[in-house]
Amino acid sequence: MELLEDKKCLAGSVINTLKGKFALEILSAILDGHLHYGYLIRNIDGINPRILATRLRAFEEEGILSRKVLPLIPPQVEYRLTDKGMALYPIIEAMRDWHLEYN
Amino acid sequence: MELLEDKKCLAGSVINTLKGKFALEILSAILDGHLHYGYLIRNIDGINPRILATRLRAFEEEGILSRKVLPLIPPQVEYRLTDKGMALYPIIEAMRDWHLEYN
DNA sequence: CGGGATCCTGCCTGATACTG
DNA sequence: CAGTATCAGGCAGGATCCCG
Repeated sequence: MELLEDKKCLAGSVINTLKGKFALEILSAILDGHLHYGYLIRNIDGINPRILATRLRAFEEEGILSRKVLPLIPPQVEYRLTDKGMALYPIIEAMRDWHLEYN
Repeated sequence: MELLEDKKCLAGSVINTLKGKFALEILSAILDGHLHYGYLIRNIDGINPRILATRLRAFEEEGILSRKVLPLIPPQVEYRLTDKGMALYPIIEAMRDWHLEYN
């Protein structure tokens, strides 16, 4: 059962990262070059500030993305994917392909 | 935002399949050739009958695995992955690789 | 503008007992 | 053996409101 334990825990960390509500929407938007909180809160349908903040903070703590406050008036915050975050892209693509082939 | 909508919903179906508690453990065990309910309930640490049944039923409804009752005494039930279920394997591997590289 | 603090709700889950 | 039924608990998420 070693292989089982192995695969489960390790793959589970990706699932934990992506299973939260709007997690994929947020990451996809940022992947598409929409880096600002304002864009995300206005364009992700049904999201609310608490959830957006929760996801962004979790992503930041996991090293998936970085947060940068721009010294502008009005204030603006920019989120960029790290290499670790970028590396999620092929996984998301693979999941999308699986859905397209089998659903 | 079309690409965003696209990626989100479609990849989301995989996340929904895998995010349930013990989902990865169950699929990994079956991938490793452990097809029987009895094995799963005895070897997956911390699982209980209700959760195992819930996951197995969900997987079956999604076409991830098939259920076969063996006419034995004592009764025995065998779960096998369908092609659709097998196709999850590379995705789980990719998630595992991501974890190994970045965590 | 970009959040944090609160309160409330529902679903997921845990634990057991029971059955064909 | 392979589940189902039932009940209780906890945590994720929805809805506001407020603040630097």
